[in-house]
Amino acid sequence: MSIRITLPDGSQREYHDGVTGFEIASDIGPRLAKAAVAVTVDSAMYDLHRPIDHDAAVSIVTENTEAGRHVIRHSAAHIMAQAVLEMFPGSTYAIGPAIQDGFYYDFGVEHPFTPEDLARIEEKMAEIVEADQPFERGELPIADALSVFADHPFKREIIEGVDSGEGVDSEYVSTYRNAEFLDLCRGPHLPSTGRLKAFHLMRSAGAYWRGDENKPQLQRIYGTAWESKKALDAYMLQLEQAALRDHRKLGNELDLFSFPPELGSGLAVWHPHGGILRREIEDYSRRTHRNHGYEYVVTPHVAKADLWETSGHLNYYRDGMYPVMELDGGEGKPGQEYFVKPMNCPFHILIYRSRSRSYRELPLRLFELGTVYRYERSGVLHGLMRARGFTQDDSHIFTTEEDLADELKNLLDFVLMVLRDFGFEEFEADLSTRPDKYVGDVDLWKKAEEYLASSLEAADLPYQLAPGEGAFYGPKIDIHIKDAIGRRWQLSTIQVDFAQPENFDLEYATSDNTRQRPVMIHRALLGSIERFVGILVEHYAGAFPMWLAPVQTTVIPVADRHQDYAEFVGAELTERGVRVHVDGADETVGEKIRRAITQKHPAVIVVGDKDVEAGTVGLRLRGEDNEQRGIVLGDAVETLAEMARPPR
RNA sequence: GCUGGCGUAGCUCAGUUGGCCAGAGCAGCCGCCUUGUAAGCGGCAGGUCAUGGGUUCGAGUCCCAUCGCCAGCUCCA
Repeated sequence: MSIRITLPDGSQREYHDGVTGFEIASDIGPRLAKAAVAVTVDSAMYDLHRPIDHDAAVSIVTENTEAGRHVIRHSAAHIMAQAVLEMFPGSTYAIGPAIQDGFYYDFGVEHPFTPEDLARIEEKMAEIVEADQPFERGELPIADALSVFADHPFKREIIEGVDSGEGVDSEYVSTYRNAEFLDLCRGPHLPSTGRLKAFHLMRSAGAYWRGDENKPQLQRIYGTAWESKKALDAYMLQLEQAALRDHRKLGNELDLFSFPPELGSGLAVWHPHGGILRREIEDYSRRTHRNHGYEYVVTPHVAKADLWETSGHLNYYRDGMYPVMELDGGEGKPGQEYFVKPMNCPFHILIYRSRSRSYRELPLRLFELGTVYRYERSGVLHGLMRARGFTQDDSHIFTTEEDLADELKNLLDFVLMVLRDFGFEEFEADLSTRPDKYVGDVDLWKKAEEYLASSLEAADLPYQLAPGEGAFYGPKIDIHIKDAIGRRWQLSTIQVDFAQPENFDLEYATSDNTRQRPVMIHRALLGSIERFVGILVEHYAGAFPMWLAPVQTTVIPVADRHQDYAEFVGAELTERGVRVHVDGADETVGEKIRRAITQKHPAVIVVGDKDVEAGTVGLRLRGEDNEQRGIVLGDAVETLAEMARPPR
């Protein structure tokens, strides 16, 4: 009896019933067979040596593909668990999936792993690889599985929770065995442990069972595994290079900002160069908002408890706020409670409500660079990316329900324009819908979700649905950008809010003089300016586009006698709005050029005898290997002034 | 917040199993050099070894606590 196998190129071949992926691969070619790690049979993944018993579309999964690496990493996780269980008697194991770039496995162990343990585990893994043990697939009835894993409560919990994706269906569980080690697993796996060619254990850390902080904390070991030593080395090199972009490191080296411990965690101070960068971003933000129909407002940093009561923040968000301040109390008289603001919206709402509003004023767009404080849990702080004090380019738009769809569409166009101006090219969106904990009417939520979805479609922005991820007061769109080394960052957020207008009883007069409730949109384009600077630093590795660079041009006199001319060149550039540093230090030209380059200044001008005489400069632009000499001063100034101009 | 790791000069780091003076490079300051495209030369100064307790004849080194940082988990209105 034979079966018909369809290959990815559409060709069909006849094989005997029970043919394996390996046999098919070998039949196609020895190199394919060598690179094969698994096989897809219709929509399922099979081990290379698992018999195929029906007509199917088959494709060979090779080791140098993401799917292939997934198999490699999953097998590496098993081998690691095997090593750990053998080396640490009495320990138990939970789950160990392949993840982006690697794998992990969670263990219940008596003592957390030390870095030395990781090195020893890695050695043990190398022995298992050396032994080249075959991975063997098996199936167990649920009841048998429960007794096989009697000593492993986490495995039992997985078995009891059918459909967990860990190789469990309603009656049987699939298992994999190599040597003495048995694990619950859906597979597929490498044919044998010897096929694991390159791996490295990265770190260990605590991780809650099932990701729930109320459940026991397990010890997780992260590792990475690749199809070859070369691929592993390339990955490690990539990690090193990413570390060189770290905004905390560059922020220090470029003297942009710091986090003095004296201030408290998560609170940054901006040094002069960082201040320029921020200022440039903020000026751009004010300018573009003004040109897009926004009105600039300013609000204070604290407000009475009543306000936060009305807005719902004290109810829904108190844990994220700095604790209460009590003022004007004493002598038995109760004080007035104040809170530092975690958001700007209630203030903007009060501006809206400061007088009666007409439909003629809508949409009313109030914009502020509003500084907020959030009491982030200490473990989540991360440089500028996650700080406790930060400034949002925040706006609240009050609109009629009829205008909402148009407003959202315009808003998306605006967002994308801004992000492109800062040098980002690739965008994706998430549409987050109603969470469990929410305020407002379900029908209104649904309507808002529809508006957001249609605005995304109108803007032609690819998006994914994030069910239940919305804010407590409304659904939202988050826009993610892709940076220079391919990482995704969430930047912009657009949130529809049907609740706050209700809470604050907002209204406007319609054309037939009835009262209507406006709809509110919260939105931030750059999000937090702090975080945005962090992302820019990492995106550009500190080499900012010229309009953002704190120092745009360094002017270097060759010798002391050229100092006056250097100052003159500097003044000409300053006159044209270029930020210039004339480096008159008592050092060699080479040293000063080196400093300008390591500080990532976009342009370096060197002036000597010939330049003084001819009214020229030597110009070296960042990224160019060789300088140009003898450029007429006026031309150089013109070129640099043009390069330094903001995008709009 | 939880688990683990780390904290020596402004920065990057050395400091053997606890044992006389805590060291280097860069940055800083003072001189010399007057320089043409990625580090010229010499000198000086700079640290109560995160902080507070403890063990010890003796602590940068060992123990405890606190603060801060790093990685991960949880969280991010």
